[in-house]
Amino acid sequence: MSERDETDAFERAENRSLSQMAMGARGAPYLDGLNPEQRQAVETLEGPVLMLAGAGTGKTKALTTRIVHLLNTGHVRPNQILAVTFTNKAAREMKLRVGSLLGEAVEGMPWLGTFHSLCVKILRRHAELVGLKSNFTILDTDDQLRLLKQLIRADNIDDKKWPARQLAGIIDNWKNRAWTPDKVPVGEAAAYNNKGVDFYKLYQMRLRTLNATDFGDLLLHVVTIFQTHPDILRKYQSWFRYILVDEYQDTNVAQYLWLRLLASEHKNICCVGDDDQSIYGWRGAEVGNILRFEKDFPGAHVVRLEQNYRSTHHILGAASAVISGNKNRLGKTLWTDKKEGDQVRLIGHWDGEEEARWIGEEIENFQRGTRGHDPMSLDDMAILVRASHQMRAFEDRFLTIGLPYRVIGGPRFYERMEIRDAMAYFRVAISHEDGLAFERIVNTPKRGIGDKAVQLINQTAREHDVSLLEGARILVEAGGLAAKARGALKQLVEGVDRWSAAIQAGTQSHIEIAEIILDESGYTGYWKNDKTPEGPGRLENLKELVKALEGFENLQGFLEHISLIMENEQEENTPKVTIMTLHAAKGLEFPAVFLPGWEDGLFPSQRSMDETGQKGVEEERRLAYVGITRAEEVCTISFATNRRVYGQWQSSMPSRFIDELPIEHVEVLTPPGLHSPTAMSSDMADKAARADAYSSPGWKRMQARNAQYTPSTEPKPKRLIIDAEEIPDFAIGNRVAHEKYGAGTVIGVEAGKLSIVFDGGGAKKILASFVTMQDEVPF
DNA sequence: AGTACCTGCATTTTT
DNA sequence: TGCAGGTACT
Repeated sequence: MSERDETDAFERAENRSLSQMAMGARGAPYLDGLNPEQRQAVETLEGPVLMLAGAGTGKTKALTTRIVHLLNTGHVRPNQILAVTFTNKAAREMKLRVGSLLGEAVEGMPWLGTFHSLCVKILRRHAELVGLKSNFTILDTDDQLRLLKQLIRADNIDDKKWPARQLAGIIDNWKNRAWTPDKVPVGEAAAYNNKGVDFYKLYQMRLRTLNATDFGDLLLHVVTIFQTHPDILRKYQSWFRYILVDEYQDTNVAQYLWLRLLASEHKNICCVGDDDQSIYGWRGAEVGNILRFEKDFPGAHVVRLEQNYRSTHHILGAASAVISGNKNRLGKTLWTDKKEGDQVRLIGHWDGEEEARWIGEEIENFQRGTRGHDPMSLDDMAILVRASHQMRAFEDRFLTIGLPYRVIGGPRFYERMEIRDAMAYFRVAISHEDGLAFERIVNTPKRGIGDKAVQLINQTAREHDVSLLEGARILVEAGGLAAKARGALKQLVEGVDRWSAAIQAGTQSHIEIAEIILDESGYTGYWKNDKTPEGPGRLENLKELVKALEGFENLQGFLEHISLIMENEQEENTPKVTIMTLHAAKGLEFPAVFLPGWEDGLFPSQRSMDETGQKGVEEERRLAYVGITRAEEVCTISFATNRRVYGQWQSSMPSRFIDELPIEHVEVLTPPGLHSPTAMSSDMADKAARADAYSSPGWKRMQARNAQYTPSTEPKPKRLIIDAEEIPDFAIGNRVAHEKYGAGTVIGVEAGKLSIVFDGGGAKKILASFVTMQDEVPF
């Protein structure tokens, strides 16, 4: 501890409350490792606190220490703290760190979890208030979509023209804003061909009949209960004496209301977040929540964590400069006492494949330690892309050079077909109302119950106003259906009865019951007989599923777990480069980070800009900020002039965010083959070999489209010149030559970029460094 | 029921 | 380009 810190600590001690002093007497070694701001965030226990934690400033440390401090000072018991995160991963980590800080086994914190898991817990206790039974099932996105599709088709609407996905998006959006069907504002009436609200109502009714909720409902139902039952709200308000919220900038309106309702009495709420890392606006997150905190909670203590422990000076400088381009920020000035380190490296490439090849080589260089750094493990390096289709180029390249990689963000365990099938069996056994699950398994494995039979079951169920399972039972007893289908259905219904009875009886373990269900239903047998290459893997997954049951009390607990949790990660021992999206990278850090594809249209994404304009650009800029701040030692940004998108070649300008990188923090690297004459010629030979790709019809169309494109007249800010080499001054009318497109005439000039009409047809905007001046027309 | 062909489409994603 | 979803045929 420095002398100044000691003085600070001494001065603080004089202002301490009695309880704090008593605590001090007992000692609080966990406070020692905190900087003054973190310490303030930890020690300001009463009243609203906003902890503005910049990237890499130790917010998890502060948050977990705060919990420990609450417990250690005797302010509260572990089960009276409400600590909310967005992901299960974050919740797990927090639990782990609180435990290790306490150093002793303390009873777990039952109310530390995700918004969704906490809401499930609350909702199970009061389900009847929103027309559900407490054993309700939670539908995932797929079930939700199938249900909506049914409703749409039942209404004779062309689901091609009006896709279920769109409706699902609209409804999700409304739920994110805490709008129940009766509260959807009139301004939204036009949604989904004027039928959005009607379908929303219908959908909610269907969910109730199915005794089911979707993810949005979990929040919305609890908010509704809190709003309509003050007595219940009061109980929770007084029970949760202290509230902590992680990633507050990601909260949507429903989550915000939920928190505000719970905190409105004692206002002991501590929200942690970073407005600069708000990147989920497109799924309902409201940056406004964090920007408004001080208004929502007057007298709030705002603590800024600005000392960054992650990145070197240049990386931080570059990130700060980029994010400063956003308006509407609370504003933070990150600093570090780390060494200067490497500048952010910037490099332009001819096309996406070359970019991938170069990054592959760089990774090998870092691995060998030939880049002025100690040798790095592949685990220390990551490639962060804007959109997942960018990953392909890297996978292709890494496969050919045999570089081990891992892609984060593939399909989740519980999204796999066999897992969902198995879970549907469990769901039917637990909740007979779960018609979606029943429909899923009724002919899985194939038992000769086709579309016709399912229709008949549906019809019967509707006539008698009962669940599908009961409808099936009636149909069987009435002797409907072809004999074969009837027999199979009878067997299934009896099976379900038997399984539920076994669950009720409780004489067998839920694991045994699960095995019985999968066995008697013929589901495991079905995969055993499967001859496709996936068969064995699916059986393996089913085994894993059953094994996973061991960690749970009963099947219902397990179902809840699996529907709320992604069970994705399996630790592997061989070091691998990580490839993932920028979104998935939030919260992570790597010694070396590659940020490819910084081209306007790709990043910032055209779609984002088209749909939300300036707001969209700002969110993209925050994404850029998140990307740069993932890097500890080396950050390499790159772009490609040409890229194949959906099979079409497309050329684009470097990202506008590149212009925003301050020159003093950037080192511009030279693309291979652009300077040395020998390399140049071999590179050109390579290009020539691939030139036929450019004579495709798609390419011609692309050129034609580009010809119609009018360049923006908006003045561009200072542009970083990519190539330090002397670039001749081009003027309109100049004749130029380009490696690939051949000869052309300059028709427009703006900061480093030229609009050129090529003799071979087509016009393009091209970086001046990629063309050479022709003194004379060569032919 | 299984397949072969066609069409349309294509950010970011947790729960 | 490559996929998912649907249709039409065997």
